[in-house]
Amino acid sequence: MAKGLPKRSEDFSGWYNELVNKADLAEHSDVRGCMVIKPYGFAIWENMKSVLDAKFKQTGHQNAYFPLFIPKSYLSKEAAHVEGFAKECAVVTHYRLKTGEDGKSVVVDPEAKLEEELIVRPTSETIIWNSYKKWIQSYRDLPLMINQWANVVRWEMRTRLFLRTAEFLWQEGHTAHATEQEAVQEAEKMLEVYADFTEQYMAMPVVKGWKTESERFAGANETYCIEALMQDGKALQAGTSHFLGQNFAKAFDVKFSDANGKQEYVWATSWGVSTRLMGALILTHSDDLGLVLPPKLAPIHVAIVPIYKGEEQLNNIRKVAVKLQNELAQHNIIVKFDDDQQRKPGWKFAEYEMKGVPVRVAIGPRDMENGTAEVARRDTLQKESYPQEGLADKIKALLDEIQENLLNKAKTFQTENTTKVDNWEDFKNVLENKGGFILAHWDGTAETENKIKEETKATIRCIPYDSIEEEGKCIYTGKPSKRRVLFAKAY
RNA sequence: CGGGAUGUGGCCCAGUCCGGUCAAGGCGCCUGGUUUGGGACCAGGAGAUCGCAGGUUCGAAUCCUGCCAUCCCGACCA
Repeated sequence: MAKGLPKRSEDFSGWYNELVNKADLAEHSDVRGCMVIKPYGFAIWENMKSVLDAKFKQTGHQNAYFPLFIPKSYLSKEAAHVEGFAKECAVVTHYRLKTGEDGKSVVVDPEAKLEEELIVRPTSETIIWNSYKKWIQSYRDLPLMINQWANVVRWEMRTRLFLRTAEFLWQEGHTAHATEQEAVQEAEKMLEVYADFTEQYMAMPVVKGWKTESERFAGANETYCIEALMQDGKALQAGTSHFLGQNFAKAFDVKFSDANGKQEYVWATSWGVSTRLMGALILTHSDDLGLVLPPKLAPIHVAIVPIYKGEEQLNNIRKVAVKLQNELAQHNIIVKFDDDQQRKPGWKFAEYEMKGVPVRVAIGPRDMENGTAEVARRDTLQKESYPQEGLADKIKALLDEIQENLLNKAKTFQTENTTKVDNWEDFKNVLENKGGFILAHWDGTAETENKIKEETKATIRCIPYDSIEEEGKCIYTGKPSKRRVLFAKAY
């Protein structure tokens, strides 16, 4: 049994916090709302990052880097944009410290006040578009497709490790196009990239859709999003892609000459996913014993635990383990052979379960006599003995099976926890007693959306791509509606 | 920012009401030995300005004031 990990059924958020801590993923820093991502957690993020980075490059994007600081005046050039972010900006006002009057402390030097305050980027549209103005003159400069891996700061009032931190790591793509159609296609394409990543790598199914007007990104004409359902029945926005129209082009005066020499404003997109995906990964698969990782993102795929009496037995087991390790290495399967002498096998079993290592192999004297090994899978906790001969192939297949099983399990969960609802009573009932996604009709007004939010805390997560046209009545006002939208309580 | 709770070696925490050899215990860590098929055992050892800053007092982990942080519930959250 796990030591000290609260049960999900009793204290879900306590479980989450302890898991992040005990699986060695991250911890709180001394700075409010900011986290230290520890090596094991960062290794998972690096795996996510490298897969995404490759996908961005395959779809024609290049990486670049823009400054952390944004002049205050830039932020206010796009009205809706500044409105959306103003309340959560960190501001740099001075550039120097000096020794305080007591001779020990340091104080801000009042002489060193900046002429114009700098904003620590909450997102980089403004500073990037300021550069794009210089980079784009002709239709030959388009499309301009750039991605940046960076940290951003949003001064949130209440934070949770990975799910909402004041500083977080992310990537932000920023593209410029000659035509509206091309920009819309780009925004849609990148959402597909995200959805493909979450399903194929994170084993996390998502609902793709459009945000309602009131949930849109500040400065966007359209926000596309992927929404995932967590184990506790709450929704998590896992990624967004925005069609920005000509809003930033106009704000930063970015025009190009088309083939006929006519001046036009360029069309824009931006899109991003963040370390919040780490939270999504944890909340989707993990259990009361600890983290459960999909093999495609796990830093360690296989942990080998030797069980032995004395050096001689250990050395014999080591030979088998190293051979297996080498065979698996040829398939890029990362193996940890844990021959730590201080820890007993039971401790190691629990440890690798806590850390979500997909496959554990135990080899002891009994196995050495029989030429077998005990293989345990993290997802189902099943244990089975296999011959050492051909074990590498067995494990390789098992890892694929685990990846697939995790996705299927999550899909089943999502399906079972997506409820169609046709009236207000049922809506409140399902929300209260079952949770999850709710598909219901809505009259399309921000007013109704807001009232539902106030009364139930549920928000419209998105208007799903795949919701079919049908005649219906808004569950709140009874007014006619053409399609169902996706409601849920959200993180 | 409002309501509630908490803050004591790396971690979990006793002690705070009623000020005076109280800084206790468990986990972890270090050394040595015995162990190893589901979180081992014995012996020895190191480690604490009791969240921070003031104040009251002969004396403060304990009382008072302010601040900071964390957790839960709200507000907020492309």
